[in-house]
Amino acid sequence: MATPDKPRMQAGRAPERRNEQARLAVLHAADDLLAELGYDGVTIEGIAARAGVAKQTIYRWWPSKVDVLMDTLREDAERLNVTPQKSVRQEIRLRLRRLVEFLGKDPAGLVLLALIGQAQHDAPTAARLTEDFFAGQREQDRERLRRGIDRGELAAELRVEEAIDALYGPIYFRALVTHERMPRSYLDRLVESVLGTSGLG
Amino acid sequence: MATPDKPRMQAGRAPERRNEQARLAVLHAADDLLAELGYDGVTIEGIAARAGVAKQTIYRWWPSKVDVLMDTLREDAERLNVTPQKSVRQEIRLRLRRLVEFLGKDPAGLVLLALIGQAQHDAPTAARLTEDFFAGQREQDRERLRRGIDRGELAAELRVEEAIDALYGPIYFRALVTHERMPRSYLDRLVESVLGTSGLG
Amino acid sequence: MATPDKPRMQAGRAPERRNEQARLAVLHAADDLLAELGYDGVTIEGIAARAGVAKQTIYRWWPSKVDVLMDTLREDAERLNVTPQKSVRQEIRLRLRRLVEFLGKDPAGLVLLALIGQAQHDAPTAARLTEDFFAGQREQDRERLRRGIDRGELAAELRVEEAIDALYGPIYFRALVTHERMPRSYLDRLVESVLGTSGLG
Amino acid sequence: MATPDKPRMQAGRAPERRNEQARLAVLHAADDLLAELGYDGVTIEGIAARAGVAKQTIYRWWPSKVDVLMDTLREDAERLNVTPQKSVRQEIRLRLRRLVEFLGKDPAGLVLLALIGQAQHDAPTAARLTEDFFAGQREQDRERLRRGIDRGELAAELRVEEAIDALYGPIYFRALVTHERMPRSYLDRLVESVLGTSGLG
DNA sequence: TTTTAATCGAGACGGTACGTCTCGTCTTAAA
DNA sequence: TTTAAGACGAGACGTACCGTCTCGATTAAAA
Repeated sequence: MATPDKPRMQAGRAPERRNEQARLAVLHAADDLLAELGYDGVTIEGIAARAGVAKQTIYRWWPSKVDVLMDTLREDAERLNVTPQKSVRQEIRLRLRRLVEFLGKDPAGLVLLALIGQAQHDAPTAARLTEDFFAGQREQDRERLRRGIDRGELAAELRVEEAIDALYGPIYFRALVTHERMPRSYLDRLVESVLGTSGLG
Repeated sequence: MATPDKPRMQAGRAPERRNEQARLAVLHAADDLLAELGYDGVTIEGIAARAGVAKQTIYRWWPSKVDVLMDTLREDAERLNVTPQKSVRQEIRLRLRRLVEFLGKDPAGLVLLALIGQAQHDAPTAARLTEDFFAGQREQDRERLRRGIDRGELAAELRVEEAIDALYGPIYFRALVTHERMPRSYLDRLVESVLGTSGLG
Repeated sequence: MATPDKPRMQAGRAPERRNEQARLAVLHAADDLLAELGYDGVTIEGIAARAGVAKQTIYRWWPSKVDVLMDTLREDAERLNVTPQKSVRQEIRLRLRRLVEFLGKDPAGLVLLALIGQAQHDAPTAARLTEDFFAGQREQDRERLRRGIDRGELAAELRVEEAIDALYGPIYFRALVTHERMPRSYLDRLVESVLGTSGLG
Repeated sequence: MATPDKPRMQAGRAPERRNEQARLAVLHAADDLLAELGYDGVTIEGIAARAGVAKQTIYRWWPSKVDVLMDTLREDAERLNVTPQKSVRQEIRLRLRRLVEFLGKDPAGLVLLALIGQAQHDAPTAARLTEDFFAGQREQDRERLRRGIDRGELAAELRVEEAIDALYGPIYFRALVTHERMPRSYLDRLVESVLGTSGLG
């Protein structure tokens, strides 16, 4: 017997009569303001004005401007994902290159840096950022490294957590602290020194 | 050779009739507020109220709250300095331990993290922080590593800049991003893996 | 002779498929809110919530909260009407007593005072209130006084309009300005002084 | 020898470093907005914008817009005062003429009507208005009538309170309820009928 | 010792943005 | 078509701080 296919009505959920157009306008306005005016230039009033939206509409769906930015990050972070490559080492190299580009060029990278910045001021933001972004990222990397060990591409003694810190640490250090670019050759040496040299590449 | 007994009369400088008591009260108030209320809870009005000082007194000597915090950092950062040890490797190990403690326990470490956070929002702060804090720190480390190479304690092929990034990267990554403590054994392995193993320890 | 039982089908009016239950719920909710929270506490949102009715339902039938209150007044103002008495003077005395009670005790009197208040802020409300309430009231009084003159109960020289002002003026003055009660003896003296003493009483 | 007349320092009072220019700008802006846009068009934001003043400056000195209007009324109400005349009857006539003009033409009269209107919505406003305005006015009238009785210009049996109501009632009734002008001849008849005819005029 | 000038606590000022509230309109789904 | 529900653009509310300003009082150098 076919279930009544009525839209909504799944599991007591509210119908969510949300205006998608307004949602996108808010995310783009926030993004634009961050790029143009910097983090302190992103205000709820400013977003509302630029998006042609009422302040209340923003407060209805996002508790704070951090949450707006978190949403834009979520939408843009897919760019960091990597499809399977010939070798794990290559996958990791590609992934880190994507990250370096993201942090260095992409406007969305600005959002990530700004959120990491805000996380230093505000514990809930730190928690949200870990949950919504870093936890997922790290799990992917963990899985990838384990796969490499299982396949014999990486040394069995490799400490996975510390290897991840050793790979990401310098990248974020440069992005957050020294504000220097990381050239590709540097990045390649980094991967090599952490995962060991290999004939496979 | 008569010393100029006048209180600080060097090179056309104004007499600087500054109230040291007020200066310290401001720095402490800022520190306290940061610890109690977080970065956004540090306001000029709040500092003034807690320090029992007029707002104008703060604005007279510090252009912004970032500058107040930068001053507290300057006073506290001496703790990171390390006196010469038997080996360079040991000096570095000690130094990194100090940093990990500073970032993890010391209220002054909170100030550093907050300033790095603010630096993500605000380019001038980033520049100030590099100039006033990180440049000096890094120069010390650079010198230390070069000394190690000269003495033959470290490998001649060591890339100094990349080694510094490899040492500090994971520490700041944990402090800023994953918010995990770094145990001493982990730190020791880190130093070892970057500077190479050695009979000297 | 069966009366057409259809809900209000007078003179070419639209069928008015209006929910009488909702209508009454709105009027009562408005009344209650006025009594409990005062005029500014009467909001369309509040009425809708208390009446268990959608805002749109209110806006569909009443352009503004003033119109809602005007409707409650219309329903309650019948209490002010007076059936013919032995003498005009007695009729008027009764009428004024009713008004004093209405303004002093009756919740509906609150509505009238609130609307007079709003009329000071808002010319259309003033016009509506005159048309829908005061014009009719005054016409009744005008007619009554003229009847008294015709019957010889009142002096022929009595200026009708000024007599009405002289009777109502002090009552509304006390209700609106001094916020004092008007005792019955005072009221009786007032009638006497305006309409003259008379053996008829 | 006279005491050194230093300004300030009298009886522990604060210096009241209030900006008179801002104060006047606020009062005028409120007055203008009331005349142009009506009571609901008078907003703190609007006053601030038109007066070129910060909202906080208004909130610092006036708890609400009612208090702003009360201040403008206080300043303008002096126009209602009457210097001694040949007879009490004449004084009263003059006073009532002033009031009728005030209510009918003067922008400040608008303020009074608006405040009486608001007093219907809001008990504290009613109390404030009585205290700050009507109590003083009525006391003057009370005193004047008593003086008339003492001098033998008015009948000894005159009930002072009721006479005042009888004089002011119709004037406010017309201003607040019927919104009709009161011609001078009508006003003269009113005074005559309440205070009695007299050879003196 | 007197004068002069900078600093101090205090706090008013013109502003900006906050987060909340209510308005009156519009949209959706059910009855 | 009307209903209840509630999202939407709009805009005022009252608050918190911003950075600037003026005010007298205090303090320490220079005259």
